Amino acid sequence: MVHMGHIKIMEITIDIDDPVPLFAQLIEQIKKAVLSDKIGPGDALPSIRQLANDLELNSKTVAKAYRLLERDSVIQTKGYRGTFIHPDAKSNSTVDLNEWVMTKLNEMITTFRESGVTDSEIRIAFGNAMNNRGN
Amino acid sequence: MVHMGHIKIMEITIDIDDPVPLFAQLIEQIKKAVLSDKIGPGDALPSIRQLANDLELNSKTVAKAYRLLERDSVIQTKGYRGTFIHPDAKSNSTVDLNEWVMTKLNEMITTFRESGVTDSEIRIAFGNAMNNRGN
DNA sequence: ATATGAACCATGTGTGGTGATGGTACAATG
DNA sequence: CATTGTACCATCACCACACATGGTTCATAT
Repeated sequence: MVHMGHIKIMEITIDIDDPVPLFAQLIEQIKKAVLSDKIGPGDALPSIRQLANDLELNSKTVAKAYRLLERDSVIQTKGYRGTFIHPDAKSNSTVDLNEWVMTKLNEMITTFRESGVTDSEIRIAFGNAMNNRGN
Repeated sequence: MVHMGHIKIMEITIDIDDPVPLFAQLIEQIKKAVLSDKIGPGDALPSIRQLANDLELNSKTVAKAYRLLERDSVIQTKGYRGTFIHPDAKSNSTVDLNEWVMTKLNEMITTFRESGVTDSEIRIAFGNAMNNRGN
């Protein structure tokens, strides 16, 4: 059986001119669909190649979105069987990992600035820190 | 009196090919001179323009080094009267503000990574945080 | 065979930051 | 008038990264 036609049609619109990265637009809209109950736990998502083809995107771009959605437990990939909406998709769609990161970084940056550390110095130090997986 | 010749001669060598930024080389060497007692509290430093001329550097580059040294209380600028070594220069030369920044950032970055946050996401969030002075 | 996600190879474009340079101008002071 | 530090204006090359693209290959399983 090739699709059988009962894969949820994704009402997804990708705007090339939108400053928001394509993979991010994808994530946004899938989470939105989950939050508004247009898709729910167990529902199958189009395959990466399929969706890439439909939206005229590169498969790597879609794969990136799927990878992040899976990390956040919004979707679940079951190897060759395809990708499905995660049981806890709804609650996990509200949790914004990036927001937490932003908050923590803002606090730290504020502290640095108040201590007289230059923005330039903060950036340099950050760059170094990111390149020192060893400590 | 034009200099009177008793301004400490700075034994400073700037290496253009050194990957270390010129202004940073300057800071290093001045702190080093302080730590090895080659110059001490009260001693006058060459004026920004003077040093820039001697080392064949742009005055902005020297100004940047002086600005950072003053922030760290290694030197003290007295407006039109010139720049002098700070009373607590020696102890302040060992305190490395950047090291503290690096340590804090490393801790936070490690936490983020352990939480599954992508390096790319961390960088993006950091960039946003730096551009949100207001919150 | 066909299709899945995934892991590699690679390229190009655009953006944004640093470092360094140059010039001009200022108030304060000698 | 000369000199101090400082604050603006500006330009340039360099580098690192994000984003997106393309192609190939892989084990897995229908």
